[in-house]
Amino acid sequence: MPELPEVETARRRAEHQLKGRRIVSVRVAPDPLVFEGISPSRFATALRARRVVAVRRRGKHLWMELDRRPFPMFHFGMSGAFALYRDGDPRPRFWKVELAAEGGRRLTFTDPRRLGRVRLRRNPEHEAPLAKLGFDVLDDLPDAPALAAILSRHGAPVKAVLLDQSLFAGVGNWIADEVLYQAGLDPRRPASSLSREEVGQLRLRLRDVVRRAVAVNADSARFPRTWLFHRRWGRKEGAHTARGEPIVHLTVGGRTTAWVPSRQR
DNA sequence: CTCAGTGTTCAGTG
DNA sequence: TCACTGAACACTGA
Repeated sequence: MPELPEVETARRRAEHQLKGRRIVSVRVAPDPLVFEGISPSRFATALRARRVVAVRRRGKHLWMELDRRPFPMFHFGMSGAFALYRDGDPRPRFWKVELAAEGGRRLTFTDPRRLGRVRLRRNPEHEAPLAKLGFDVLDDLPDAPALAAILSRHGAPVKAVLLDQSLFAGVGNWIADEVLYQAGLDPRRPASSLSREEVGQLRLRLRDVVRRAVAVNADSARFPRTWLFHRRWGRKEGAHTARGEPIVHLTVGGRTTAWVPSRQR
């Protein structure tokens, strides 16, 4: 689930649940894969009795600003999520971290596939993995000329470039496909081959898709009905858009890609 | 039973 | 070194 809109929604909900409150207890699952470079117990010690000042996001990374460093960071990978609930409710399956805060509020990081990561950083924005992240596509999207300059430097397929987190932080597989579909661009086109007009269109569609998805809290049932999103996975054979245009699946940038040849050139 | 997946990293290639 | 590709990682559900 987790591309920028899902992560931003998780950020807002986590902030609503915990902002201004003190963490009274921390439980950690013994998972050396998900806890990167720290022991779960050290992580728990860093959070216990701290107050949550804010929950922040850049690209697909989240972190909690506390009243003392270091700060906990979360990346959802393919299957990570936050679960919010109250004292006494059952702890969800696949939990990795459970925080209990003042007021009976709980937040748990879950991750069945274990490709997510939990980290501890003193200065999240100035250390790996955030330090090498590109612009956030919701908060810091460059203007059209700057975007054109960036794209002109890359000969890889435009879809692969959109997925590059050191450039377009927050874009994932479905956003890339949706934006290229709406912009009318073949995902295999070298990024450097786009005209000024095409870059402008790409930028507008990217901004719109991300904003709208965030505006409905990443609830895909509320995405506009015209979006490719709703049709990209329904039966691969014979899939088509609402207008009856065939959807073709291919691999671009190492990822399964949904492409409508009659609309994307 | 096999395979693909809303992601990232790293080894290998040219 | 750089730009880029493809496999690996781990697990669930179709």
